[in-house]
Amino acid sequence: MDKRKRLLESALKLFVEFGFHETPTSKIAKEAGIANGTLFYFFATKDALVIALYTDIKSQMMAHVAKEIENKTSLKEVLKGYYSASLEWAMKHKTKFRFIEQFTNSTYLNKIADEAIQEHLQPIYKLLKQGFKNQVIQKLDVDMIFALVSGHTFSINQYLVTKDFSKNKQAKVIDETFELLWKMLT
Amino acid sequence: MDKRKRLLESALKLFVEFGFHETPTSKIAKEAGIANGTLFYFFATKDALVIALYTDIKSQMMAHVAKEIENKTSLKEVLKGYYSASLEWAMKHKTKFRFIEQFTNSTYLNKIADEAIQEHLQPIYKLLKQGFKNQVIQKLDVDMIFALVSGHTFSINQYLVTKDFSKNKQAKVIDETFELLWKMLT
DNA sequence: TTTGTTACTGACTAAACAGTCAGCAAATTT
DNA sequence: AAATTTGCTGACTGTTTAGTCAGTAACAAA
Repeated sequence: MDKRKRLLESALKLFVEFGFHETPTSKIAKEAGIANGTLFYFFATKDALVIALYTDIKSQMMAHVAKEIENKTSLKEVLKGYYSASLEWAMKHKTKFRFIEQFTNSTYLNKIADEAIQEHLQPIYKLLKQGFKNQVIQKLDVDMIFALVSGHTFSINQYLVTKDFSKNKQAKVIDETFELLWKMLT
Repeated sequence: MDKRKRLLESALKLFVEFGFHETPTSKIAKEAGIANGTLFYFFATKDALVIALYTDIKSQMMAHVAKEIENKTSLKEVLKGYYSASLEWAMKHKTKFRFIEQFTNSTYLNKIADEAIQEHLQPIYKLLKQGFKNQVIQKLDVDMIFALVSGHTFSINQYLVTKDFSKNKQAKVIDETFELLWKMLT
């Protein structure tokens, strides 16, 4: 019913399958069963559509992660909360996550303010800094630690996507790899 | 002099700056100081040019890495050889490495046979399997370990690129992070 | 000398595409 | 009931771009 939503859904599907530039706006509208010009009624340009889709999905993901960690207290628990909530969300919304990856590795990134991208990372930075103080995390450059954490998360996601495990096995891998990460950092 | 080479160089420069689709073949030819049609004399299509550039750069990188490890013997030494040689090469050829990243995250990847992509990974797989046998590396799924190693490498590269350290500091970070990786795996 | 080949040119074309716009029907306001 | 606004349409256009092709100049082979 909601045409704006339908356009976003079709765009997501086609972008992930064919890429931004290989997906004409006409195809997006057609897939959504909506007139050509309507797309430009809702989104001024194609870029605006792409960016709207990105911020939309990103906030969905962030909402999920935030919810998962709200009741956690210890550093390890919170960090694990971040880690497993991100991976679980990514597994549950593969297409959306693939889109985020695509977007992050494209030139569109420059069109969004840096602050907007980095905004949701702030809590993790704080967490890590707190970890230094309490001497539980190795005292290395925060940016380096951060790079390691996101690299780890990213690669395990790739691994899980290719393997297509059962829910149980998935959870087991997430636990196992978090312990590896924790071992490395502490 | 060599026009084919000049086209590849111009393409590399422009692709990394603007992306594949935002770089018309006409601009590539112009940048190289070569006639429009000549590009299609050397490369049948734009895609063929992109793929040629990829395989070209990839083999340069692989040659460097192979050379660095040829005299190493112990498992740890060889793995470290791979790790640091890759990072050193990436730092020395930032544009080329950025191109590889861009390419890997694009739809072009599907156009290259999987075997060609995975071909150079074989030695690392062998290495890791050997590590299990000798009980020095944790007995986890090889694909998982492999994902962790490449994720680690990739993220430290990102870190080094953003920081722009001196050669010395760079080498230090590479050493340090390899030890972290090794600690995690063993 | 003639014939063929190779490397290269740049004007041209056909197709694709983002974005426009005049207009319409339904809902809302006056 | 009239006027205005909103949501939406789809035919159309100007531009951009990958790829073509007829031709040329230099050199070599027959």
